[in-house]
Amino acid sequence: MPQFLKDNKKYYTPVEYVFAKIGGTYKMPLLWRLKDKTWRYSELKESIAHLSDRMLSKNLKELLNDGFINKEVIPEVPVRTEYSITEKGMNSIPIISMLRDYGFELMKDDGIKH
Amino acid sequence: MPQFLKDNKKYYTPVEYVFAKIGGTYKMPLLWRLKDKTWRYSELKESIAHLSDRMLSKNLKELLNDGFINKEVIPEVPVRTEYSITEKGMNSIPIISMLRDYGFELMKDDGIKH
DNA sequence: TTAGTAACTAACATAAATGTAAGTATGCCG
DNA sequence: CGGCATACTTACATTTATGTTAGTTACTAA
Repeated sequence: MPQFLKDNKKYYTPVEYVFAKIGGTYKMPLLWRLKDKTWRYSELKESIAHLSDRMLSKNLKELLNDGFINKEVIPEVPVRTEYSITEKGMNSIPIISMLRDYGFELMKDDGIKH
Repeated sequence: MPQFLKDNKKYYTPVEYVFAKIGGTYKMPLLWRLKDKTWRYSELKESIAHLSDRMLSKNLKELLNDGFINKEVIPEVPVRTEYSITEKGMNSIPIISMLRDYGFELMKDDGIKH
């Protein structure tokens, strides 16, 4: 097992590292939306059910710090903020896409319609 | 967004469904080990760092109930239990493999050696 | 000067996942 | 009968993730 340190946190597998970066309830849904176009903060918020300001801004900040997305503040009145995906962020899209396809497969096995 | 129910739990995306089945700290490491050969309970326990009996038997039970693995109890003295992967379990291996590769890629970007 | 809007931030509360420690079942062997 | 070994299970504690509510900032328009 790999086992390595980053920012004082111990990781045991590369998969664990992936989830440290794009895991949790909202990061993949956010990246998935951003793959095609730029979104404003308020649009993302309306778009994802049950997503609070706290989680949205926390997740956007982390994705930004980790280089998966860009942020542009447009000084209009009131202010507008636009989020877009980076090249690094785009590299996560095939992974999310595969997880989606596999999810649909598991759902089908379990008799879940969508 | 899909949004569906299974066993009284609400899901919003197929990806979420994947993690309900093979997410958490230990399920992918377990499936990854079982892909090549049969393992006994005690071997799995020794093999994964910091894995407690509680988490090991809980995760094995869930993987078993969800059809990802098989269990065979061999009535020797003392008892021996062998876990193996099912065909359904094998279908998760390409996903885990892709996540591993992507993890190595992210680690490389961040200057982590393994 | 007050009010309104977008995009946050902080404090506190709850829920979910995992950890720890001890105990149980089965069966044989001495 | 007592003890040992494997494979668990149970009760409880702690940690981590997420939810809720109420601010805050910056700017302009009324």
